[in-house]
Amino acid sequence: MSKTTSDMKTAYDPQAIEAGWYARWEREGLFTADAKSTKPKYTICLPPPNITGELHMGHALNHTLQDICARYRRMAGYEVLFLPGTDHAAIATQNVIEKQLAAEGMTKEQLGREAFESRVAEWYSDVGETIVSQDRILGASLDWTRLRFTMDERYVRSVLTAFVEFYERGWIYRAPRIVNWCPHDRSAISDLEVKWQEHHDTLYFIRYPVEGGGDVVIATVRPETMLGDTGVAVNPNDERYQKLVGKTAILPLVGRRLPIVADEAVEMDFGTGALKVTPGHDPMDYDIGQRHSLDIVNAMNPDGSMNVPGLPYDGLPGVEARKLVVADLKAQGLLVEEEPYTHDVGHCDRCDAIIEPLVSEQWWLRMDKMRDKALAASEAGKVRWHPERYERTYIDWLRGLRDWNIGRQLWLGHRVPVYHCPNGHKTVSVERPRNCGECDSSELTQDPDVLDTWFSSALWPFATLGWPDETEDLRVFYPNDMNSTAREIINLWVSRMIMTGLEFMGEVPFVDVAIHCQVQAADGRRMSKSLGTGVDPRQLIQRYGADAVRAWAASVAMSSQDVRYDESRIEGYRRFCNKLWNATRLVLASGLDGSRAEAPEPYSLELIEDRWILSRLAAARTAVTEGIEGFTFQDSMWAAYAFAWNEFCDWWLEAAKDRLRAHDATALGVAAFCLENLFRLLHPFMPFVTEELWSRMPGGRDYLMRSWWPPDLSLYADGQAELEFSALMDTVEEIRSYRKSITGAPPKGGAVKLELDRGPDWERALSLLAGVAVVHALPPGKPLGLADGSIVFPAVAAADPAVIAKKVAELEKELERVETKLANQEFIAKAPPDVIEKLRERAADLRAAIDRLK
RNA sequence: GGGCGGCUAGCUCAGCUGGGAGAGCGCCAGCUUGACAUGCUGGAGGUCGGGGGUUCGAAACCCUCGCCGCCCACCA
Repeated sequence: MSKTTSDMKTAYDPQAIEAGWYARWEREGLFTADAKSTKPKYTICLPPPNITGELHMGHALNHTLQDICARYRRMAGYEVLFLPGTDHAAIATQNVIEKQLAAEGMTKEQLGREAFESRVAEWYSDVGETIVSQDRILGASLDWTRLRFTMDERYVRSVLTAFVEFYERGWIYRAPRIVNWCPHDRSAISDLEVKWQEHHDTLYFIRYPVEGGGDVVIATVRPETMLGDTGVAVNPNDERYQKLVGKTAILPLVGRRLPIVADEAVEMDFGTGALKVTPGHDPMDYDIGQRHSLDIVNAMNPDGSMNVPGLPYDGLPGVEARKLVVADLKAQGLLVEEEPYTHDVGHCDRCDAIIEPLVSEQWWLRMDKMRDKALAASEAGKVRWHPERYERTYIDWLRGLRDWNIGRQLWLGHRVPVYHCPNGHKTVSVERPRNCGECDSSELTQDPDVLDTWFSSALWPFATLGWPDETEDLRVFYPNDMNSTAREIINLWVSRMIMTGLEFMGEVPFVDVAIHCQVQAADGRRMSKSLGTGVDPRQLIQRYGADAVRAWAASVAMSSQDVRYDESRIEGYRRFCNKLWNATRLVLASGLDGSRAEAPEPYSLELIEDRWILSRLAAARTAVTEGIEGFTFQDSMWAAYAFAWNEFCDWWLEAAKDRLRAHDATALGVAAFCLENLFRLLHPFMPFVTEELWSRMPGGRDYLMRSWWPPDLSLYADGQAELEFSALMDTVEEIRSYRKSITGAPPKGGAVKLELDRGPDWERALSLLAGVAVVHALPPGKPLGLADGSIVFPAVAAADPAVIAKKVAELEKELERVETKLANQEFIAKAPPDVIEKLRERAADLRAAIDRLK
């Protein structure tokens, strides 16, 4: 499929070039993993995007990283499974649909459950398609034959099986506890789904009379919750209140008798040091209540309104109740003081409603055993984190882990596979049972709760491969090799995959965890659709090409800090594509053909530039490979970029142009060898342009994507050539600099006399690159000093004294610095000899250069 | 309240185990040189957040302060 250069435009056009390749790769089956392959396997299960909308920059970044790993491993000889999928994201999706309905002036209750579900199904299908198409234009080499969705029948079976297995181990139980209640979603949510926002509220000081005389003043920001008070607590060490402990306070407005207890949790220096205890509506109070056997009063309805029958506040929304309570207290003279107070208030991560802690009967999953296994696995080094520091984030969270509230009271999600009979028995089963397991009743109703969406995500690395069935995929492709995510879901997701993987599969679900950075908007704000700071990856791809977007992603993703979005960097990589395009065009136009594309013999090369560029290629190959394997993709990208542009194009092509025009076989061979290897090295990062250029190289060619990764090239490493060429570059740059700074110096021409005999090849290259003649005797004129000789420009009788003076001054300044250092006895005594030697040489060079100029 | 990350050229960022401050973009000047003006060449621009310390030598290591960001946390 070799093509000619005649149809290569002078400018690279990503739109035109990228269009066809994805379909061709897919048609060839290059994305499809073969479970029967004898190659070593490499597995990545793409973190399933929430099916709540199209993919954003974070996804583009993350999917690119994984695709780099997948493509690299394929080339390196692995059988790669890169499995795609999407997550139903119960609570998030429900909110998206609810918002749409609200915009249409409707609620899901008005719509009805059935219509709501079909609306969701439609949404899933639309968004699913969008997501798939986005991954395609990005070039993600996903195995679409294995596309999964967390609501697929098979996946649902995995989820229910996990529930049943946990239940049978006795780890799932139902109990009333204080939970984070979202009044909007009318569901409990987990601690991790609560986000905290700063609020400016009022701290109210309220007097509670004490039986037998006296009173106690408490402070609260939520006076309405006092209606659910069942105690008052003080710190046992608080001398002010010692006398009160054991007495009883009377709850204003309600009249309830409140035991006054002593508890360490009470901070003496907050407020008055006395705390109203509301076990039904505050997590800390709940714990205090447990310790002192206080009653629990549930003073709130699921919609957040007050549940205080018999009181005037009954049924009022919280805010209204608060106003009324405060007014009543004031009227009775029990409101002692009000002061402004700033604190954090929990909001629902998905709908932003203020979370009301309340006691509710929920499904819980015991985490202690799984936590211990996960900790042990970490200790044994079974999971490697990149960057390493995130391991601590994860371990610290694990250590403080409490039981997981897995039940949700939502319309969307996996229904809890528990069936209740009229006699109060529970039957737990993956398949819907016909009869109650205990009393044989056939009147079974399924538990109304659904599971936390993260419960199903936790099973992703093996449920996607067929678990609980012992499928071939599961046997071959588990464990996965890497998982790549944003740090915000380390605890929500990564930790739970590790725990369930160990529990059900007996092995950690992946070896490497890569945590990529966050992309912020250009102004440093969070990228988000609602803020209007989001950037659509599809638009970027349209403007700059997928390759440019991917190269940018690779160059920022594993940065130690979050990066601000900077479009000029993406544009820079589009120019890089153009550079590759044109460098290839040049080589191809020089008459490269199949017979001339042999790999050069390592020891047969004569010319300095050839030896040098191949040595650089060998170094680039090592750096790119190490970058991918070490999850520092920016190092790979940088190494490939610098090799391609700053070494191959800027120097080698310039030095070899004449030989290429003359169809010199060696030059063509070196050019082809460099380009081919460069295409291989860049392919994981920039698959489209490399595949296209590869296809234009001579010879019958299979897909680059299916080709092999360059083996170690250190046979070409040539330290001597690097030294010599480096001296050559310095001299060329000196000469160019003179040309620009000396009036009358011509753009080409001039005679150089070298002090060292560098040999004819070096001299030829110098002559070519610097546009000078290398001579043994300088023509008349004022010689200008070079580090390695002198130059005389024609028509420049005398160099501009100002320029010379400036140059001398610069050199003298540096010489002074070096000499000061060398004069330092301590430096001479303690610095390593090679450092001293280098400095002495530098001093000598500087002195010589100054002499030549004077 | 704990923990983590960041503060380097006008902007966005590299600088690994301490030995002559870098890139891309932008800016200035010069190039329609037969791959590329999406280019080439030269150049200007930096008290490496502040202050201490360790060291012959610190952008890098230690301490401290200051901002910015994130994660975790049951002080009403």
